[in-house]
Amino acid sequence: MGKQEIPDIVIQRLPVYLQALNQLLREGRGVVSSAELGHIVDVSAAQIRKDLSFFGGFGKQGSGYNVISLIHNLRAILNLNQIWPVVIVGVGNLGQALLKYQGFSRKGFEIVLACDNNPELIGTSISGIEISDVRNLAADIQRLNIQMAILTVPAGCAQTVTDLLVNYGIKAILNYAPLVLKVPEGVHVINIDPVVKLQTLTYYLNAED
Amino acid sequence: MGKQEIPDIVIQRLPVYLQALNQLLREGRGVVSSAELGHIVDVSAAQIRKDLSFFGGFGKQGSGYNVISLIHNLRAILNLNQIWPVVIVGVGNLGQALLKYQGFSRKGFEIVLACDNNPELIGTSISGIEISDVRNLAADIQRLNIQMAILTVPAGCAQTVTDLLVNYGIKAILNYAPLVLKVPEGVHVINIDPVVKLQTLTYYLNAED
DNA sequence: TAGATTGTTAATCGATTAACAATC
DNA sequence: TAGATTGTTAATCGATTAACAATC
Repeated sequence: MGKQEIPDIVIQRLPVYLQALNQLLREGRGVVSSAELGHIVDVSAAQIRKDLSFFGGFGKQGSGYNVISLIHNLRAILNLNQIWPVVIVGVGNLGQALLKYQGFSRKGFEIVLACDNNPELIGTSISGIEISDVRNLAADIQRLNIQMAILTVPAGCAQTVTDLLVNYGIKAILNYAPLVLKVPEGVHVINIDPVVKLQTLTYYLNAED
Repeated sequence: MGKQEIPDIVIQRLPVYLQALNQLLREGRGVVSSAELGHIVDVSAAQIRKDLSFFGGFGKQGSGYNVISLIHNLRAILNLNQIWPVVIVGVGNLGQALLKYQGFSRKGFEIVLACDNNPELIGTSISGIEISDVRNLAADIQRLNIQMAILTVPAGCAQTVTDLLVNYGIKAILNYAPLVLKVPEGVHVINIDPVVKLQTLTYYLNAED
């Protein structure tokens, strides 16, 4: 497929480029150079050109990149030309919080399923989504054709739940639980626990404020 | 200070090591080797030893690392032996969500201030925190001695708000807004927009599910 | 003592940057 | 045409890994 050889770090930068391009589009800009785009996203011009060249030559010598056309190309590369159904697993404080967040659907990710093992929650609705029983997860994931999960369960059961998700065909997990998940090859995980990120930031601060 | 020369990527791994060590502690383990710790966090044993050696020799040849003692050392390195006051700026869907999340205080981060510019929100309380007027931000940050901010405002005003925060003395920002913030040297930003992370994951999925 | 594992150095690997011919 | 900027190659930089003496 040719995908294997592109470094993960390159892929992680593409959505950031896309962000900046969308902003340029809103400002009515037609073209942008790698130097200017690099300035916006704090990446060197050479790196942007190198990253893009993994996928093709999208620019034009002398003028730069057409904003709309590069947006289209990046969206195609990242498979963003469709609405992705997503399941939220674990409807505690954080899960409920994310269910209420409107930002996903605006960007093409639709939360179509939320589940928990708490009988008090099952059957209730949050933001128009009825919380379903985690025991129905296999059938629900298959029925709704879901490949992506947001994991917001306690650390203690995160690996067990992950094993289930992987068994049921989930291929991508956004992990809010504070641990490193074990997944087989072909399943992709991004860790996003805000506490871990804050713990990185405190290193740079002066203690005993 | 000697801090300058340690790569950011090393610092980012330390909270993950700490996570694993805390779990080992809960399981009653007294010592752990770099090989076993590496297996848990999916990092090579050599890398763990190298990372730790930036800060000192915490292990013992032949047996490995004392779990409790390494936890203490990592907590000291990361400045985690204190409660850090945090401000949440922007109390929309995501900001409210994070205000209700109990996970911060359990790990030593206390949300002591939440602010917004919406008059309908100002004065109301969420999870025991009264939403204050963003116009009082300078005084509030100084009074509460806050160095860390969680930014959950719309992208359109994120840079403006960031400039204010930096002016008021904020040194670390956990940024949920979908854009790259410009900050002066000495101010640290980690980007954590879940939509950007999902957009990275879709690259690896098969389109047209 | 024998076995195990650290801390550290040198070798390797991979990512970033600099440079420039091609060309719009 | 002259000026600007891409795409790509080679050089540089930095991070990871392998190896092993030191030593518990």
